[in-house]
Amino acid sequence: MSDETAKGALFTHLARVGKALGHGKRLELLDLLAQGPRSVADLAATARLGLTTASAHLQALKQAGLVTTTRHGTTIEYALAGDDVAALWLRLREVAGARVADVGPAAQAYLGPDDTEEITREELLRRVAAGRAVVLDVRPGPEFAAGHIPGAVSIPIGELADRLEEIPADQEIVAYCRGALCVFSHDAVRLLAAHGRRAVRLTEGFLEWRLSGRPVVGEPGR
Amino acid sequence: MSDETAKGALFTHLARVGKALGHGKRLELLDLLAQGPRSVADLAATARLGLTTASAHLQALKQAGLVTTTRHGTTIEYALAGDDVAALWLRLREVAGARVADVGPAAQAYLGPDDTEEITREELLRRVAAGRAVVLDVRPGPEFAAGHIPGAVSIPIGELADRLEEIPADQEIVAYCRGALCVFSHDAVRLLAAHGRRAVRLTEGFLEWRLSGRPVVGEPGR
DNA sequence: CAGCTCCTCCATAAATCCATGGATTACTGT
DNA sequence: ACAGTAATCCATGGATTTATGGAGGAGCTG
Repeated sequence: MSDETAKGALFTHLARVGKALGHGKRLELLDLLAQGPRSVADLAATARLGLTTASAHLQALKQAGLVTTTRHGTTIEYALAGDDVAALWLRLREVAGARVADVGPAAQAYLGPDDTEEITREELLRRVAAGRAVVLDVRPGPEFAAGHIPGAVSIPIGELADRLEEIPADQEIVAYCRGALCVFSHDAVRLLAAHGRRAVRLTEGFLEWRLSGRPVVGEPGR
Repeated sequence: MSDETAKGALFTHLARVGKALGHGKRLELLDLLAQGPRSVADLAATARLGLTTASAHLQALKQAGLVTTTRHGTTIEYALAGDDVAALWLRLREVAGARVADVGPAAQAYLGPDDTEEITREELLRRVAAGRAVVLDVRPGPEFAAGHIPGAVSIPIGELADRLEEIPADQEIVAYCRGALCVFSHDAVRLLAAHGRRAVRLTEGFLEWRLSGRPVVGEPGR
């Protein structure tokens, strides 16, 4: 048939999304945006990118429809286009973790040795309901403000060493951060353990919590 | 290169999967492989690719862990690495359809006008149970053999015009093919309607049927 | 309007990807 | 061993992508 071009065009358009997912830095940006909207300069600094480079990558993501932009005065905020995009990113991570041999070792090299205990979301709820655990959010403040687990205490990982006394000493600590590939909760649990506190990690992190339909509080709008 | 941070290395490895999804022809190959294993020459011919080009694309998919190879004598069969890969491909299609503006029109241009009625999987089961519908698989024979909906009749789209009398005249026909982006069932319903038969399409196709956990018969192994 | 901030656009050079054709490897059958 | 089939490997030219500076546009503030 002569409609071979139509099929090619269709799949080429679909590949635009794949192409957008085809660069590590763009995945980092996507992972950050999954926590909430951010400005270009903020994203560039956090992902350690030049401003123009970050802008170009963000445009690529926007071109693929994965993110949207909103102007707030002079700054432009990028945000994930929807939870379907976050779900796609999670699924890609899952497949890569299961299928790409190098991902496991690379994750371990980044997150550190597998020496911290982790508990499920159900177990977290159970322990909190029993009054024997406090939930600790170690992400940066703005991300906590954009949305967090109900009842969680916010102490960004960088301030944790100086604010240990804010956490009740008779409680066990369940720390969490952005997601499965976020190093903060690993570092937090190690730091807490080094100070003699009983601490465990929540499996994965806030993104997976939210996408699994658990309750969330905060102001995702801005 | 040596100053690449551990985080950068991790995300670069993850991006290998994205990169593999970043070319229309590779997505076509993935979509074909979602129906069952195939040889390189077969895939090249079906996707209208040169043999070496097809081989290169398949190697890219293999490098990303999305497909596996098995040697059968002198031929090498490529197969999807697992259902998680199929689910990733479905999710990408979903996001692209919802977020990329050009996908809708391109799909319509390829699949034809939206003039054929479609029914859900539940409705198909209902009508078959009531004995008033026959399920028609219009994919190529080998794909039917690799797995199909229980009770379905196999008449490849190319042979349908010559084999109309094989379908009971007093039954309504529910046609299906590979998936949401497969043109066969659209063509089949139009052809059947032109011959005065009452025919509808199954929403999406066999891939989605299988991934949704519905029963399947066939020999997926080979 | 002038100055400032935030971001995009443009030009460029290096790197990577893509399609293609000829050579090579792996295996089968005689 | 030899011919034949299936697929990969390799080299090449052309297209695309990426990082990076400098210029430019949009919008706030005084």
